[in-house]
Amino acid sequence: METLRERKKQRTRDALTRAALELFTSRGYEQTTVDDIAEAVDVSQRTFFRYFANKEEAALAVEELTVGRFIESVRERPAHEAPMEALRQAVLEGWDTLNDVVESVVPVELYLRMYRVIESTPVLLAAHLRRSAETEEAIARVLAEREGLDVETDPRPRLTVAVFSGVMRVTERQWSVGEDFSLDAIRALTVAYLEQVGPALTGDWRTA
Amino acid sequence: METLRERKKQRTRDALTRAALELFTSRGYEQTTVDDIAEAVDVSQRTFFRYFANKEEAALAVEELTVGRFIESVRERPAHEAPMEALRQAVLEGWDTLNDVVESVVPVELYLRMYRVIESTPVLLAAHLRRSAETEEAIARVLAEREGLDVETDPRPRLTVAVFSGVMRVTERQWSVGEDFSLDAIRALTVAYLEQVGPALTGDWRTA
DNA sequence: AGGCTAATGACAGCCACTGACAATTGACAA
DNA sequence: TTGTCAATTGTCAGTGGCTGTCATTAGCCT
Repeated sequence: METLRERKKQRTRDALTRAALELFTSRGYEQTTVDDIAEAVDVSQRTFFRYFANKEEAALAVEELTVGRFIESVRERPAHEAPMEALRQAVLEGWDTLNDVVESVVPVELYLRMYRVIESTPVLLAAHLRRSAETEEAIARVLAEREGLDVETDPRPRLTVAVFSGVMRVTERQWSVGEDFSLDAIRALTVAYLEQVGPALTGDWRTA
Repeated sequence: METLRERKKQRTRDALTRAALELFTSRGYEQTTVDDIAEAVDVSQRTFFRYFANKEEAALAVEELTVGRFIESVRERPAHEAPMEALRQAVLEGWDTLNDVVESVVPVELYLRMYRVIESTPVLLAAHLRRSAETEEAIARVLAEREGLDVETDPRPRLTVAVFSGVMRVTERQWSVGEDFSLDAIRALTVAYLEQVGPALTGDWRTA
């Protein structure tokens, strides 16, 4: 972020992101055109597409930040933690530090509202899920490295991440449709649901 | 399928599906325009969009059939099977009966090739994942009903399905990038990966 | 046979996205 | 400081996905 040029670019990008989220959350994703966003920031439509490959990317830009942090977070977990435990700690840490990561670009509250829009807009949800799949792959590689395994031959890293991500998806969804839209709420859900996985898998739900 | 009208409609739809898969698998999804598909079947573009809400839907039309069968399959599993076991059996049954379900519309081989295209085309993968999410929800409800639970209050149905689907995703992916493109191959992978879930979760990968 | 309704085709138009080129503006050395 | 170079932006034209509308066609049913 040295030169004036770079700072200017960053400002434009942030402004576009903010304008996009503002419009998406107030008016809806489909009801917002790229021209609307560009106009709000007073740049040409073409410029928007120089910053974002497509409309979705603007919608998911903030999330991208948090995902990046999450991957780093897993990589930095102490080596003695078992894979699942490392993932769990990294996510919880993620919720705790969300504020710092996000607030530099948009108000956290706006980001949280955007989450709801993503969950309820089919094309955004689709894009979100695909990115999650990419994240899973990245995490699987990190786990494999931690444990000294080859991700191509040993399925356990990918399986573990897939299971973990499955649980997180359910958590996100539940949170997004719930009343309590706070970070505390999602933190609590995360802990609760991860604890339930074991019991849920062991089958006999009627006696438990 | 009584009247001529209905039969004609079905034939048009199947023809569109077949033409779409043919073009997608040979030329690529992005390189195929809706006009190309419509022209191949000799109908107007407008008619294409009367049969499919969008281009993706044509690409995923065959899969839709198999998913529908799968959900039914779970519903019909004997009540004494534990949730995970019921899911497992339903999937395996799905692979076994794939031929009958698919062949009425397109050659199975074409469908299997299409699978590869889906996995390697970002926007198709995204659409596929979103539909999978919908399927998960449907399955969760079936499980909840089987076990006499309320899907809104008890997280276990959704969690179980999420875990199961996570494993199936890894399976599909692995299969789609592998050499052996047969149904036997994916069947074997399914069994192997499901067996690995338990061990993968229990943590200590270094001594196992 | 003839009226009714569903299915189709033909436009026209919106919006997401891209390539190409010209104009502007910051970077940096002379 | 200024001149040159490179990066950023705007404009314009075009493609392709998708939708609404309305006239036309074609199966249905008495």
